[in-house]
Amino acid sequence: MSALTNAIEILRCFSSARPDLSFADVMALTGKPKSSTSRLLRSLRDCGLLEQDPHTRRYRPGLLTFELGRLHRAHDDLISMAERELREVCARTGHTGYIAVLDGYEQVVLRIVPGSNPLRVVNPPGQRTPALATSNGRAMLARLSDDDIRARVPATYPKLPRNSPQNFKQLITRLDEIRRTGVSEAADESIEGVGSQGFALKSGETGEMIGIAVSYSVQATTAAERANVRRELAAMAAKLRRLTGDPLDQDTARIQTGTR
Amino acid sequence: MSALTNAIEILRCFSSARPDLSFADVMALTGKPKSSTSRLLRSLRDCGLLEQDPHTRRYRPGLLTFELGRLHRAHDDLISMAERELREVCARTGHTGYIAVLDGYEQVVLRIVPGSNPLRVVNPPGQRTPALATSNGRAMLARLSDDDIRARVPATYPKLPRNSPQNFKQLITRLDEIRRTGVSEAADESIEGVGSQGFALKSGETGEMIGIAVSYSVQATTAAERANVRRELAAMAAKLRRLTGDPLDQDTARIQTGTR
DNA sequence: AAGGCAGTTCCAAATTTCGGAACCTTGTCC
DNA sequence: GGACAAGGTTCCGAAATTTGGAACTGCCTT
Repeated sequence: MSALTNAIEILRCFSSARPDLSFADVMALTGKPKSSTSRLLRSLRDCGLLEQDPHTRRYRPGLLTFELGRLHRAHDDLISMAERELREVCARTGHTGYIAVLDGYEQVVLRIVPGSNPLRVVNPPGQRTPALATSNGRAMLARLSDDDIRARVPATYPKLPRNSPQNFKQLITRLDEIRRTGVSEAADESIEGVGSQGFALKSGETGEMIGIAVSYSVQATTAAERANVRRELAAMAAKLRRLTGDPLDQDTARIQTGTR
Repeated sequence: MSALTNAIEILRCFSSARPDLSFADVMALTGKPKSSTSRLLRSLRDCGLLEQDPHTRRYRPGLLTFELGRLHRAHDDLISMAERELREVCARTGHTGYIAVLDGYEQVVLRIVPGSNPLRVVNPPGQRTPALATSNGRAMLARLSDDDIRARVPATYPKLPRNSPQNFKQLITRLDEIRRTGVSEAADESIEGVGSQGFALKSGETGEMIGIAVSYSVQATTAAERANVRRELAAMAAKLRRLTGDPLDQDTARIQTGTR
């Protein structure tokens, strides 16, 4: 195991649920002996990847991660183009918009567009959630082959909220529905009372894929309003697919005929 | 040289001026042989610290840095308190506010508060600049001992804009002035036509230090307006020093008597 | 005074990394 | 179609680093 692997193992212990860790936390989470933890933590601190609160002595991501994080896809065409369109939809509908990328079977929020409707933002940028339990996450998964999906989902299927697919078969059924209808919807999954609709966008040039969703309160919206969101999203998807040269049709054909 | 050191050396090559790098760029910037660069770049990509544009093959900071960078903001206390106060001052004066931290002889922008006056924001969060050439950067340096400052400034004094201190002696003279008057001012340094005033804030509890500045167009402000900014900043500094238990007086005494 | 936390330091053994050279794959130019 | 460059990958023995157990330090709380 290389020094870098060990370092990453420590860095991956941090999350929004655990934004800072004590020496003992890191030891417990990595299962490494004290001396190794000590050395590694010191290296990470010295190089700026971690910093240490001088008062509580706890460790947290450092200045270097802040700097690099600001650089991440700072001028990514696909994302900024999608963000621009999403802003307009959110301004018209008043709902909250999200842009996320897929990482394994999880997604990470990249951008958020707060709506005018009062709905607490619970998923700030950087937030990591199972893609299986969100509308845009499933929309992204739906564009992968079943084999690829199987490779991403952990051997023991994760415990998800009530309304999310509870096993691999249910997931595939749900993804097939998205592939057929082109619509991905979620309600009362990750967060009680919150629903969303989303789609996946893939650049024809770079092949990178992002998931775009609009999120709203289930109680505070009518079926007509949700249908309006569906129309808005369909129009936005069509426009963005044209602009980015999304190879959707070829993809769908390949998946349906089982090629590749 | 450890694997981690090498990895960091690569990560530090990225900046807002160079948000993505090609294989050859990295080789040139680190001076490492091809095989080492290849191995390292691959490790960094595999672990998520870097990602590679599938089209251009260039490398850029990865998803992991984005996630960790968002977490870094968790260490709020001192910064959020300062940001709240700065927002009020900027709202009243219409100028742009900055909060930065010191790292070696450079500073990194953490927060920016855009003012109502039209002044293009050229220093977004994450921006790294020599602290020697900014008002809040010098204010932070002024709170260190001369020995500490000497250790931070590179052996060959960096080339700075015309109005910044041009050598170590000029720098110390300027810092002594800040120590005496408690006021740090800059004009026409990093950016032509832009001036700023700033101060340094140090938490009595944790000892962490940040630099706070208000920035304006030199041409578009009168001497009276700049005096007003000075008053606003002095009031803000006094309030924040009280709130955070800034040990300014003791520090100054220690430096002046040469203790520690 | 004892005990826990958070480290640090030591050391020989085990594992990684290092860099030069040869090889491979794509895309571009002539 | 062939040459060339960019951007890598793979190989290998020598050299450097990492590893983990154990003993030792401070500091703080009980």
